[in-house]
Amino acid sequence: MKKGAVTIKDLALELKISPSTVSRALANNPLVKLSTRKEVQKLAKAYNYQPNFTALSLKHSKTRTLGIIIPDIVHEFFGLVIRGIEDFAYNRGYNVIICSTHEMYQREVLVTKALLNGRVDGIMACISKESTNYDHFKEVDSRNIPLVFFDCICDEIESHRVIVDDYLSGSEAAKHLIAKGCKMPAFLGGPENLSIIKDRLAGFKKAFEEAGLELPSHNIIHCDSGNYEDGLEAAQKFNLDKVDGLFATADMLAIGAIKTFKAKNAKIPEDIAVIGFSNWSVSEIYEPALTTINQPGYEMGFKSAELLIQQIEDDEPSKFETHILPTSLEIRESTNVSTGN
Amino acid sequence: MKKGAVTIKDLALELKISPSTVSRALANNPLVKLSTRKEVQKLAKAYNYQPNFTALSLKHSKTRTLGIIIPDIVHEFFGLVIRGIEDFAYNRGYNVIICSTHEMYQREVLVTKALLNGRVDGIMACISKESTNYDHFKEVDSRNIPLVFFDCICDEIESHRVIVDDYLSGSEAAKHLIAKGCKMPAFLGGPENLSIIKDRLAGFKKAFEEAGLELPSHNIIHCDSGNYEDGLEAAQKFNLDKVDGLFATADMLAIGAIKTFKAKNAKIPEDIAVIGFSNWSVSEIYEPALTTINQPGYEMGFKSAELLIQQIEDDEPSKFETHILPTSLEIRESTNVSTGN
DNA sequence: AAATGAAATGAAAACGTTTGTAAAGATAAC
DNA sequence: GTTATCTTTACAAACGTTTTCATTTCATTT
Repeated sequence: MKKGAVTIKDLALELKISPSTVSRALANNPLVKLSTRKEVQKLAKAYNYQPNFTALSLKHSKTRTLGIIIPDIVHEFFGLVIRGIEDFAYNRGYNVIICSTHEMYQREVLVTKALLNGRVDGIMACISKESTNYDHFKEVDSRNIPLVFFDCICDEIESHRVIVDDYLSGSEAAKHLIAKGCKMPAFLGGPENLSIIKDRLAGFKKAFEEAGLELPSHNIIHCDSGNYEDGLEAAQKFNLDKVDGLFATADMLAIGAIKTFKAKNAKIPEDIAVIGFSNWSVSEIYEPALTTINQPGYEMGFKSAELLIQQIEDDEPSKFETHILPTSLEIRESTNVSTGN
Repeated sequence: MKKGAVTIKDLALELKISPSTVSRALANNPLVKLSTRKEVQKLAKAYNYQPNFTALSLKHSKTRTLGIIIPDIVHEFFGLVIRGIEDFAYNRGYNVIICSTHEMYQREVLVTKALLNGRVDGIMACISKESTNYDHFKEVDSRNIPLVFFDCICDEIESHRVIVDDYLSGSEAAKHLIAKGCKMPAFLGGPENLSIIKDRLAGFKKAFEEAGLELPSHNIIHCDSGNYEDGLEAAQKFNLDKVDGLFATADMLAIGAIKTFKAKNAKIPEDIAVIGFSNWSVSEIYEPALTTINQPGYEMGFKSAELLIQQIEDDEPSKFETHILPTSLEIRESTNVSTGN
């Protein structure tokens, strides 16, 4: 903040009128004489007067700022979420402050507490992989700061939630593999404790059961983070004679696995069909192009912002809503047994 | 901001002492009696008192917040920059507010002006592809708001700058291709008006000239944005009989081009060696793995934050510094004629 | 010419802090 | 028992706004 920035007082002094009149004139309040209004506005323009943001925030006890807590910023999905949030928020005159936790519980606690000092009007959060204790979010809640969870939610706290149907998505992945003739399914997932991973696995498993097929436990592998290296490594553990279809809960995980499979001379999709999750841009580019579940990041951010701002601006406490966004299967070469070009 | 958040006044009222004493007690000021201090601190803890951020900002005319203006948030390089900025800034007690311009001039003007109201202590910016008029940044400058440019800088404004040596990088790319036996170089670049693209081209061209080889103008192609689709399309325009080495100014551009080359039955790297720029994670994953110029995004953000905070906190106007970060060539399969595995 | 009412402006408090200065209380010295 | 000194606390102003309430100004009416 520049020391010498022109204030209402400066304008008042120069025009020899009171600050209150200047304030009103700038708001174009008809209480002040038209000629005075014009004069004030002219001078304000000449000096390029900008109302001081901090003073306004203090006066109104509103910062028109939203806090976003996300595990990682270098991440296509979260990038899309942020874009969605920004688009909605800016339209409603809100700014956004982003705090990344680097998937670390400690950092999550830190940034959450840092947002409790009145600098934001509300918070959107996706909990990190490490988090199992939610006291810091309960603190937010107990201070009546509006809070919306998206993607990885905290179910110990009543709040708006924006998620996808992970169970259904897992099930869809299974059905697609079954349709492609898969008899020996396998599952490669991120951290076992994460509810989104649990749900995807449950849906996947159930759909196979319903088709009279089994997902044997030796074909279920979890890994720590879900990146490319994890995929490369974890895929080593599968017995390729016992696998003809794989569902990985992240695109990079899927691609890592494919790389390993290829190195072992398995043909994709002929020997093993592979489905990823998220529909990152790399899915389209990789060879074979990856079949994947599209996860609507932009829409998720957009909707989260909408629910949060609604909660901020509504006076009566709104009934909490769990908004489920649809996923969609993007069929590409990695499962398209017939047409792989 | 929660209406009922506990304030210094509340504590003062409850303890029947004045707010000033409470304030000093919380600061552990020895002017106030030890027993009073203890008492105040105890109550503050009990009520989980948090000093109001906005009030502090107003009082001190400092927000301890930095503004970041970037073209895009769903972008690996910018993600890394932000991570670097955050890491440095948080350590120094600063928060960060991110504004993306979506590579649109109009939006850049908008967010820049929105940061002029005293909500940030300084601004870091990477100008968008569309920008050719810099009045909005001059406005920032004229208000004495500290301003640091990174990557895509504005040379009409005196300020700290953090960049890579694009000219040298282009030259390195050329030298590598020459070493690999390239005789018919080609260049595929982003927008022609961007200085970073101009410099990369100039360095690339010059190195070939110095080696007695020519970069013919029909082997220089520019495209609008530099994404995968651009690469796919633009690569169609090359006469493959006249090209045996390509330098693309973005990894996605390079990969798009490779895809097109492959579709035309050119072998990479045997027929055409390809170098990208940025070293995005996809470079490592794609097949063939892409040789590329590593662009230190994290370091760029880190250094920018350092220079900005220094400028904010230093009283005497510092001499402006142009910090040039080293790039490095990551050699992978796409140019590695002998060992492509 | 005085009274009235409407129009225009100003003074002051408030948002939650910090901080310079003044006042009160306690202790010591005379 | 008064004054001086030191410790402890309170008051008030300030940061830049908005807004309630009070006051001034001025034209109109009688």
